[in-house]
Amino acid sequence: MQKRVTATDVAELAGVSRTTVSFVLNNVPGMRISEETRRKVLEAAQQLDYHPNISAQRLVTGQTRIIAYVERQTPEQAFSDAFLPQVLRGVHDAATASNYEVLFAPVPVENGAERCEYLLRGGHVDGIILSGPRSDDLQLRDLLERGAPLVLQGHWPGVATASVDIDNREAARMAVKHLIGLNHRQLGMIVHAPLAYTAAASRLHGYRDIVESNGLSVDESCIAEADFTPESGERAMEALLQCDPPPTAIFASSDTVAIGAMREAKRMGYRIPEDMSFVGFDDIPMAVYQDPPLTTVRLPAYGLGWAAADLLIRLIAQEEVRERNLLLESELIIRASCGAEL
Amino acid sequence: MQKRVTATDVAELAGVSRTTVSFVLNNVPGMRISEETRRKVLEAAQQLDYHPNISAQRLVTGQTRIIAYVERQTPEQAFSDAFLPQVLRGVHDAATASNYEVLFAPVPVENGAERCEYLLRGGHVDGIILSGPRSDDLQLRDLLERGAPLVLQGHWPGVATASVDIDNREAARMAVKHLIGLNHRQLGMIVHAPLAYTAAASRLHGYRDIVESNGLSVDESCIAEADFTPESGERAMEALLQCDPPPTAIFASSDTVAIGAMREAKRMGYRIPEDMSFVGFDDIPMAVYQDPPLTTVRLPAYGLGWAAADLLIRLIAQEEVRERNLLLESELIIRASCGAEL
DNA sequence: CCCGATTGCTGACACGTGTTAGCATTATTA
DNA sequence: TAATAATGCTAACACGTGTCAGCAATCGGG
Repeated sequence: MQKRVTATDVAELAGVSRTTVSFVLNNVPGMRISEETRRKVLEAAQQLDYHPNISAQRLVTGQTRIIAYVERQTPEQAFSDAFLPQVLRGVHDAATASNYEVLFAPVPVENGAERCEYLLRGGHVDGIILSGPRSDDLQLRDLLERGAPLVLQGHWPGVATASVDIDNREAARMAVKHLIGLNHRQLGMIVHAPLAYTAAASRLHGYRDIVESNGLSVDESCIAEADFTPESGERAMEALLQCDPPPTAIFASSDTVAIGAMREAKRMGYRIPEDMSFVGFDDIPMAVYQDPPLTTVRLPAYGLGWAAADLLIRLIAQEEVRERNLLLESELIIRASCGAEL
Repeated sequence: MQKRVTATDVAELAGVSRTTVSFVLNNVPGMRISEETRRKVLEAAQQLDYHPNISAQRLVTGQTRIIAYVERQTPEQAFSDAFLPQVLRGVHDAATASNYEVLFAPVPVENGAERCEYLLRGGHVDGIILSGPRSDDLQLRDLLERGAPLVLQGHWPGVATASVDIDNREAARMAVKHLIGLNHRQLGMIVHAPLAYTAAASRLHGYRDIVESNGLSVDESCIAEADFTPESGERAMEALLQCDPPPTAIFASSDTVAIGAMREAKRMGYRIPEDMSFVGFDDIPMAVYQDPPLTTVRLPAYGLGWAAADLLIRLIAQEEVRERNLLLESELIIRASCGAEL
């Protein structure tokens, strides 16, 4: 490993001062540099294959130009997170566009705040995108209220922090409207997670909105709760089949859960979509490869990542941000699982 | 945003020199510090909530304690990479265990080497894990030959670089043996990617090994090539069904492709596993939710990430590493798609 | 009582960069 | 011609830390 090439080396080769090298390479505005000198510096830098030392730059500017993507999930949840690649890619692309880099920082659920504190205070990163928040963390609340540059991926009612999410309630309405439009009147819902998860609660709200606005009454026994996994979807489906009469259409608020539910329904002899229709939520890559392919709400995963990073970077730059709580559009993807004309 | 707390502040509060603070907080061996002083320093640090500035540490030590995970794939490939969460988690956990952090750096396929060069020379990171290599990149070869701290996730014949992979050939053998053991004699294979991808070539080798060692001849028309996607799997299956007689068992060297192939076989009226058996490769999360669930070779995704990071960190530390080319164990996961007793 | 060893601590330099204030030199104006 | 302005460049400080060489005070032994 040869010695590092520093700006001083470039300066010597070009026959100018190190200051001049800095001015030329950073295109500092207002500094008058002759074309001749500029050329010499650039040539010297190229010849020596000079790369400025980023740690030194960070030390002196006080900015790291790194943002952290902090994922706050259990390993099991994380492993089956089909969206991470897309979200992360969105984060990265937005970051790169503003000359930022991305630190990947999953964190044990219990000490998320400590880790964020460490990253920010130690000067590891300029800001944080926090995914998978749970609203019961006081330490984290502290951090937010002290004005840490932080964007939530998701939504956290009652805490005034920047966030990026989809309109879960409206998206759920869209899904349920589709079922109603296909003349289903006996509806059931499988909520994909405990209602402490705000996304789950919102999607249930959307379901109620549409059922009620169509003059139908919400049968509470036709609402079952799952717990993220396909297995929990199977059990939830089992419960729904006890309803009398059983629902003819199911809205499951995540595809993963929907897939479990479909398996159970098939096992019990129901044909899909002839006897029972299904709409999921997320549009995970495997949704289209179900038998039958699953109608679902597409989550703009890449866009969520992109928007979160973009918003965070604006906050870091102290830009005046008009809307600190973004809601992205989602889209109903109609497939064969509810028998609509394609 | 209040002023940064520096080691000097801690020193003043504790009534000692900054040097002493450094010695205490870093537990520098050989430095005799009285218990009294040590206590005062630790208290002061705690009271001020001191976090050392990592950029300054990096500048002076010349180490960043960051490794980059460089993903060199097209966005389409990356989006459907069901393993990224697990691999990345493995990388992160191993990194954290050695007090390293992880930079996520996907990179356009065409200028991977430039980006690696930038990351290393600019002092962004101490080393790189490179995933998704293609063997036709000369620039990258240069980088490797100059001894850059780099671990390949995968295998690159003819280039002496550190790497972590599974034994693709042996894993494929395992899969095909299973089919032979179920008394199949008419075998077909769908290679999941062009043979320029070394993993694809190795898996095909494994297939040939077992077919031949069982005294069967490899019918070249019963080998079809796909291109990563399920659609390409459908087309490949279409081709295999032209064989006379058609195969009774298919080894598809990725689950994604296998799923497409199964769909096509079902469409043509074949029952699985009664009329035709399938074995995939990867054990993606959706494999178990196929109808029927797919028998496949499980890739130790987390372990690959972990091992890659661990190896890289040893290389960075100039440790004497016995084996620079690791092969991890994979495992045959038997499900219903080939009719074996469960 | 003196000398060397040990203990506990500190001063000063180095890391590589951004940036401000200012210094020659040349061009422009009165 | 002298005063002023513009041009092109540089010296010097700052960022916050790790660490080496060395200094004062205390201790132990003869």
